[in-house]
Amino acid sequence: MTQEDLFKNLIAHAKEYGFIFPSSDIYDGLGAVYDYGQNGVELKNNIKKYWWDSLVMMYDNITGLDSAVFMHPRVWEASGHVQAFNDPLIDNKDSKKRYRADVLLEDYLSKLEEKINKEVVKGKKRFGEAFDEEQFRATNPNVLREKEKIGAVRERMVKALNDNDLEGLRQLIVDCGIACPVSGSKNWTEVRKFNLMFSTKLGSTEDGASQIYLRPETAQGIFVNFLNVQKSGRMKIPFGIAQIGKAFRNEIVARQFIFRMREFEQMEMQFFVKPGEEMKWYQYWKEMRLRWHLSLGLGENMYRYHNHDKLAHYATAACDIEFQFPFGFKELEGIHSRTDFDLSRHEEYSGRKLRYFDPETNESYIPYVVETSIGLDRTFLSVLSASYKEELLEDGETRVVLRIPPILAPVKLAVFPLIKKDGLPGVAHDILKTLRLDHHCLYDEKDSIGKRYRRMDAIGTPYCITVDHRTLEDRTVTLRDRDTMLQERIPIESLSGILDKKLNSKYWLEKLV
RNA sequence: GCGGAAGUAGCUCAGUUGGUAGAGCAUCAGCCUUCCAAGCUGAGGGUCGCGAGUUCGAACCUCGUCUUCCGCUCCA
Repeated sequence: MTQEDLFKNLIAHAKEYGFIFPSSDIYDGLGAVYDYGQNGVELKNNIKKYWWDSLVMMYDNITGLDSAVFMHPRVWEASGHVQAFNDPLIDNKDSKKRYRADVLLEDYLSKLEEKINKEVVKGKKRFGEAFDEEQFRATNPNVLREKEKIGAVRERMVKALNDNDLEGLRQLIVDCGIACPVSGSKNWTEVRKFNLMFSTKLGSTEDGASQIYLRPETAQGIFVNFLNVQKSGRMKIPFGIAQIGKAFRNEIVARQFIFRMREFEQMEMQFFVKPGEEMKWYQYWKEMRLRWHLSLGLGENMYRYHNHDKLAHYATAACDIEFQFPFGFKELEGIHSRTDFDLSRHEEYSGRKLRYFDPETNESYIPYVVETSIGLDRTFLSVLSASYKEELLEDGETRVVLRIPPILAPVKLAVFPLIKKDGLPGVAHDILKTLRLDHHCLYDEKDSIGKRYRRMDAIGTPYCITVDHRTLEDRTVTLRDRDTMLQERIPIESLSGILDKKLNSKYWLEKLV
């Protein structure tokens, strides 16, 4: 079976067993929006809790936050999203490829730069040791001609971008004779803008309302609360603020199931450090975050780092932790050294000082930030896709099993009476009554015992407890393991202790600091 | 947003040259059952994606429309 088929089966399985439904299913769905079903919400909550606990609970100097989706419009000017999320896009009609108009122009400009460099190299060859590069650049007519061209194009480009002059951008592309790298044709569409931020109106009357955005990332909620948390929590640098929350992006193309959605959830931790120490902490979190992923036990070969060569203008270092999804290695989490870019910008735009006073050195400074930002829905998909197995058993039968890490499994335990008479259901209910205080349990008495085991395999329930006739004699039950399908006989009284060891996340968390 | 394929029960699909809707699985109820999805009986469930047109009559023919899936940008 191909990876593609397997992925299709996984999507069907996710729907059939209540993990993920298309949004507004009875209205034929809504593009790239999904709902989490009865098992999906449990798995998602468990992932959140495991992430949260591994940071907020395990570190003295990491604390939580839950900021609102709506924020002051100026936040997005300061963060650069208003500018950056207004990309002018243009399509080539022949190749059907879409480009950012400004990127096309930048590429064109760097080609011109290359021409100049070639001239310089030529000059070097010609003049040998007597070559004065500076003078050559200032006097050579070929160089000057290209320089002038670059200057003129750049000036027009900047003006068009600033004036929001889309037709001017298109005209510039035409005038420069830029051709599509794929089709080689100059057959361009209009330039259009796609603002990736969703906007809405705050205020109930049309005229008095102001335009606000649904946040495109959760990080800014942390930055604008930096001082609130630091002061009220008496936090000392270095310290971190963790947050889980929804973010929204009006993606042009959103596909690959829940990998890229228009409404998605992020788990972010912004770690504030002393300037100069950012690389140390960047390395630390890079390593610790991978360790967190590995602790789930989905397989070491499923993860890899991807270091960014091209850095955003504010970043000094950036890498991704990628996961091997059914459609290839893709980003799961990003770790970025963001310098003081965000806090400085908010100082500038808000007019408030966002400084930390260091009591040891009596200095005040804007902290640097190391960010870890993980996609919750992507983590969900990583767990689901790595867990999904279609197995061929020894007896020739097949079973579909979700080998979800037990601490993340939506249902931890199922309790079955072997048959639904002779008082077995009553005993099963008694066991259920105690165990459900600690774990999410299910009870089932319908159909044959084998069928019930398979139903639990299909939603990834790690353990099943079965009450049989022997239970009535010696108060023991069988504990069946999802992965090995083996059973042990256990006294009812020992169940709680044994299951706690297998299912309590504290045994995983202690390995993570 | 553009190009290609498909829409019939919860799922997988039948449905003859146009004649008023079917199977298996699943679900539910009852019976039977001593441990790995397959026993028996019965029940519920479909405006055939939606809207027009042709026709005495459309799941089937024609047109439109919507949705989903596959290829092209971005990135958590």
